[in-house]
Amino acid sequence: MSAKNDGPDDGALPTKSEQTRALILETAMRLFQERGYDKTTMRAIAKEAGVSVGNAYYYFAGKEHLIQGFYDRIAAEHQVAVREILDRERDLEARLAGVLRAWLDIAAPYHEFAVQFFKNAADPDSPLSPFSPESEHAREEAISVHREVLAGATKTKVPEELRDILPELMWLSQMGLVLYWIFDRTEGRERSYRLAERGARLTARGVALARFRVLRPLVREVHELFTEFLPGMTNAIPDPASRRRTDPRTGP
Amino acid sequence: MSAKNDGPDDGALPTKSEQTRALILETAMRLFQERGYDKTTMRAIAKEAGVSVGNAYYYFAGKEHLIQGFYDRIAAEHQVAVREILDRERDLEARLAGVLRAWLDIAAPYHEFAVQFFKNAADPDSPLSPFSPESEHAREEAISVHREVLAGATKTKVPEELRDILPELMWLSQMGLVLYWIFDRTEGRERSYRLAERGARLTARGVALARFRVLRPLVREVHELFTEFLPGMTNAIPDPASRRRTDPRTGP
DNA sequence: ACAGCGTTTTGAACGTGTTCAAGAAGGGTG
DNA sequence: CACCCTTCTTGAACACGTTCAAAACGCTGT
Repeated sequence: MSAKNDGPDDGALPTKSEQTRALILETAMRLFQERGYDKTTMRAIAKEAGVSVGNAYYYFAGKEHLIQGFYDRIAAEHQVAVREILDRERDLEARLAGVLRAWLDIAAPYHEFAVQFFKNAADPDSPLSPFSPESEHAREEAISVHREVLAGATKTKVPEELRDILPELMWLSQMGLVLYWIFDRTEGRERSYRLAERGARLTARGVALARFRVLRPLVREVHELFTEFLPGMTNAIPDPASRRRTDPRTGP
Repeated sequence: MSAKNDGPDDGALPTKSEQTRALILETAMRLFQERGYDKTTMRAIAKEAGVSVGNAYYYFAGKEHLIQGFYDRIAAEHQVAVREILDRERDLEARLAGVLRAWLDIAAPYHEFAVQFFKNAADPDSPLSPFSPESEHAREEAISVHREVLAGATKTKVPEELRDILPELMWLSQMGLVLYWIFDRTEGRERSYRLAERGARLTARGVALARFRVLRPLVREVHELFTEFLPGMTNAIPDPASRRRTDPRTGP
């Protein structure tokens, strides 16, 4: 048998390789926070972590991949924070607002890197894009939070036609909020908090109104629009050019 | 008086400085199209244009600023193409669809650079962002196209409350289409064309329905949401750190 | 112990965007 | 013409992300 180390070591103690990987990642994230993304060089990361530059590239395909750590961290913390809200609150608007507010709270310390992150998100070929196949797991988890937001809103009757598509739509509008947040320069991102509130209200009222007869065509229109066009975004190309090496770079 | 050359020479013949600037820009755009953005080096651009590297940096703040040329070109061509449609067509849906389709037609040859462009757009500090103060003029022109789309749709009664905000909203959704287009990998971007069609239909129907009583609260909600939050996006920070030199880099 | 082999680590070297001190051009003024 | 001042131009030097051939390591079977 080979000594190779790829996936996480099924619950057991971390191997040397995993330790090195983690060390590099943590050092990078610390330096990013201390000095900012641009001012943190790969050489500095390597030096501070006590490894060589080449070693960092053995574990991570490039500098940008090191910020994936922040993404994962935020996602994990959000999952936890959201639990409490969803168990307590039953009103759709309040549930949604709570989920969005929690995200803003948690992401606050990382606002500075968000720009950097978004630059990669803008590239459809980048595995860091929220639409990329590589992000499917994280995306799926985020969407199912919204599924739960909806399902647990006991007072709200969700129209049949929207039930399947709505969570994905809500996730998409959450991405919109994130975009706004990135651009938000107000003190304490208060603008973003207000947008979250109002957005939640708008969504809740929209869903409530969707039962009216006059709106049928509009609802169907929206439904068709997104069932037809969303899948296109979340299936990035399998283009032959890029895809490179394989092993330790695809972290746990 | 000084020999300084900044603004465009009020209708008269171009000065030496302007010629050099234009030469560099045109050479860059040609090479970008021949070899792609990444494979085109600043050295190559300078060599091909017969100037020094430093000279290119005298006129343009960085490599990314050279793609602004594409943006301007697309905007100009779009203005022209749209004229014909808006003069002929009177139906809101058709007008909007026409405007969007025209954009997709014109932008097609530049699809490759769009990604690069969007990466800069994602940075709120970048003057290349469609939300930046530097882009205000272009943005304002794009929005007024939508104002005309709406104003010239004789059969459609636009609700009072939406009249002011709607063009800006339509522009924003156009940005959404652009985003989709960037991610679109289908043959001939057919997916994007379909989205333009459906989006136009949805918008037209939405506007038509907005007169119904039941929708009043929702309409007001949307209205308030965007009057409150749009200005925030289009007024980027005047932060003290970045803003650098002044003269020839801010082209005509 | 040793050889074989996959995994991990190294650091020099490369390519590219960007900067900068120095100088050339151009033209107005004595 | 000689001077000065602004505008424009130069190319070497720098910094940083990234690559790669070679070496070190660690495990397994003989």
